[in-house]
Amino acid sequence: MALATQTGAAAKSSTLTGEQRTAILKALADPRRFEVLERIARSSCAVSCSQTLADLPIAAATLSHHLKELETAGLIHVQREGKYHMLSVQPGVLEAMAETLQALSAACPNAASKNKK
Amino acid sequence: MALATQTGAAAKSSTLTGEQRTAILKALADPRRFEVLERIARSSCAVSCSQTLADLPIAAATLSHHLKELETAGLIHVQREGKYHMLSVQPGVLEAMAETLQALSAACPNAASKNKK
DNA sequence: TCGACATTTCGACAACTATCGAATTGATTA
DNA sequence: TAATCAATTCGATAGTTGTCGAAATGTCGA
Repeated sequence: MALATQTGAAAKSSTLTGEQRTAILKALADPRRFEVLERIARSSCAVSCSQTLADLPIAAATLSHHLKELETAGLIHVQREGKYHMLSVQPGVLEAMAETLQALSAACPNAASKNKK
Repeated sequence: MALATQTGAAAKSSTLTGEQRTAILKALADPRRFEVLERIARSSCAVSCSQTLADLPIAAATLSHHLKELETAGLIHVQREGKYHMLSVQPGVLEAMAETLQALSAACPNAASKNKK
C-alpha cells in the first residue's frame, strides 16, 4: 500500500541500506535495463510496457523481467490500470543513490573535490 | 601514462560514455567490491592490498580480482611501489557517476525534485 | 461469449562472475 | 643466493542472470 515499499524506495537522501544500495546498483548495471529506465524517465508522463518496448530489440518477456528488477529495486513505480501497466520513475531513489556515491567520494581525503567549473 | 585511462576515468562531470557508465555500475554493484572501495576511500592515505584485505573474509586471489575490476572501471588508482601496490580512489569518477544519476532523475518531469531538506 | 491485445510466468539455455587453492611472478632481506 | 613476503595468474567450480519462445493470466471490445 505504501508508495514505495519494494526494496525500500523513496528514501530520505543517503538513507540507503546496504541491500537497497546493492539492488539499485545491480538494477542500473545492465545497459539494456538502464536504457529502459532512461525511456521511462525522459517521457513526459507515465508510459505503458508496450510503449517502452517499442523499437527495443528485446522480447516482451525480457522487458517484463527488467521491469520487475527496476520495481524491486524501488526505481520505478508500476500503476496497474486495466489492460495497461503504467510506468513512472519513483522519485527520490536515484537521488539517494547519487548522494550515496557523492558521500563516498567526499569521504576520501585525497579527492580534491575540484569543482573547477 | 595518463592518470586514468582505463575505462576513461577522471571524466569531466557527466561525460561518461555508456561503456564507462556500465563498467562503473557493474564494479559498484557487487557488495564485497563496494566494501573494498569504501575501505580505500575512507582511509586517510593510500593503502596496500594486504591492508585492504585485513579482516575481510575473502582470499587474496579474490581481492586481486576485485581490484582489477575497480581499476578497469577507473574507480581506483594503483601505484606500484616495489613489493606493495598502493591503492587510492581515482578522483572525479564517483562524482561523475553521481552526476549522471542525478541528471537522469532531473530529466524526469514527475520527479518533483523535492529538496525538502 | 469470443477474440484480440497487454503483460506475466514458466522452463530452458548460454554467458558471465565471484570464489577458491595452487602455482607463479616480483621485490626485499638475510 | 636462498628464503620470505606481496600480489597476480591460472584453472576449476558453483551460482547468478539476461535472453527467449511458449504458455498462462488478465482485460477490453465486438
